[in-house]
Amino acid sequence: MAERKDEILAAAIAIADERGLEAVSMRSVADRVGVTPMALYPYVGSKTALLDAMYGRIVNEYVPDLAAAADWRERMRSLATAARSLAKQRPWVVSLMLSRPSVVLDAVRVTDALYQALLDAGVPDADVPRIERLLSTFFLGYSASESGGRFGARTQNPRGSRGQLPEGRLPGHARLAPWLDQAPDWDAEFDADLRDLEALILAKASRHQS
Amino acid sequence: MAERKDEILAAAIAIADERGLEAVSMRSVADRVGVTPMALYPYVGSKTALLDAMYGRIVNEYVPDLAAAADWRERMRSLATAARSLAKQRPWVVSLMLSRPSVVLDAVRVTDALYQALLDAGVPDADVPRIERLLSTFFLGYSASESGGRFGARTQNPRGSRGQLPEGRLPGHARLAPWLDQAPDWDAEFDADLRDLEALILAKASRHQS
DNA sequence: ACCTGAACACCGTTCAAGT
DNA sequence: ACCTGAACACCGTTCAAGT
Repeated sequence: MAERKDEILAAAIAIADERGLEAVSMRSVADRVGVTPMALYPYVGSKTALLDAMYGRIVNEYVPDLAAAADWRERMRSLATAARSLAKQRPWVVSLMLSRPSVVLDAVRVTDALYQALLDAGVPDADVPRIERLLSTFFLGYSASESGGRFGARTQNPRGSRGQLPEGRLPGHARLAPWLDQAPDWDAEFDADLRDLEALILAKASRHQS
Repeated sequence: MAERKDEILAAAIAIADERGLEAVSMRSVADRVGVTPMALYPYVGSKTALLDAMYGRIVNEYVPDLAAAADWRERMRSLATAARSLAKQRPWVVSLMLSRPSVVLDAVRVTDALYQALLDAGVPDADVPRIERLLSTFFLGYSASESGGRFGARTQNPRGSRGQLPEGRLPGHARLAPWLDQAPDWDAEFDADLRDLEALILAKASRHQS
C-alpha cells in the first residue's frame, strides 16, 4: 500500500523532471503508473496533496548532512548551497516552495538547522527567528530568481510598450553600463552575498556580547 | 483599438483581484468583456502575453514617486514598501514577478531607481548591480513569503508523515519556543530587516571611502 | 476590421459500478 | 480492497466562416 504511493510519487516527480510541473496532471501520472486517473485518489487524496508529497520527498533528499560540519558558517553555506542546487536541478520545486506554506515536515527540519547555526554564531535568541527568515527568504528568492530566469533579464529585450530600452530615462543603467554588459558569475555572486550576510550576522552577535 | 485592449486588461485584473490568478482564463475574461474568447486574441496575442501585460500595468501603478525623497534610505524604503503593499493588495502579482523574467519595462525602471539609491549611498559602482539583486531578491522573497503564506506556517500543523511536530528532534525550535509562540509583527520585522540591510550597504560604502 | 462557432486536445473531480 | 468508465464543468488555441 505504501509501495503504491511511492510508485505514484516517483512517477509524478519523473514527469516534473522531464516536462515541468505543468505536465504533472492526474491523467499523466496515472498513465505512467499504468492505471486510471481515479485510481490515484485513495493514495494521494487530491492534486494539491500530491504536490505537497512531491515537495516533501525532494526536500528530504536534498537536506545535507548537517552533523558533519562543525563551523556554523559551513553549515549555513551548505544549507544555502543545497537550496540553490536543488533549484537548479529541479526548478519546479521552487514554485512549490513559494506557492504554499512551508509546513512540510522536512522543511521544518531545515529551518531548525539554520536556527542552530545562528545560535552558534552568537546571535541573541530573540533575534534568531527573524534573521532565519531573512536568510531563508533570500536563499529561496535567489534560487527562484536564478532558475526562474529573473536574473538573466538584462540580455533580453525588455518587453515594453516601445520594445526598446530607453537608456536616456534610465540614468542608473547608463552609468553602470560597463558592469551590466558582462554576464555575472552567479556562483561568485552568491558567494559574495553569503559573505555580506555573514558579516551582518556577526554584527548582530558582537553587539550582543559587548 | 487601444481602448479595447485596456478594457480587456481591466477585466483580467478585476477577475484576478476578485477570484485569484487561476480564475483568469481567456473564457472568463471574454465573458466579462461580453465577447467570445477568440475575440481577445488580436488584442492580447496569447494568455502568457495577457499575463505580462497585467503585470506591467500594475507595476506601473505602484512605482512610487521617487523624485520626492532626497535621502537614499527613504527612496529604498519606499521602493521596498511599495513592493510589499503591492503583494499584500494583489498577491497574484507576486506569482507573476517570480515566474517570469522581469523584462517588463516598468520593472526595469524600479531597478534603475534602486541603482541610484545605492550609488547615492556610496556603494562602489562595481558592487551596485550585485547589491541591487541582493535587495530586490529579498524584497520580492519577503513579499512572496508573506502574502503566499510561507511565513504563517508555525501556527499550523506541519503536514508530515506523522502529522505532529516532533519537538524532540528539533532542538532549535525547542530552545526558541518562547519567541516562536508569539506571532510576529510583520511590519516591525520588515523594518528591522531594512535597518540591517542599510547597515550592510553602509559597510560596503565606507570600505570604499577609506 | 472585427467577431463568432465548432472543434481539438486537454484539465480535476464525483459518482456509480464492477471484480 | 482496488480499480474502471462515463460524466461534469472546465482549459488554451486553431481554423473556417460570417458581417
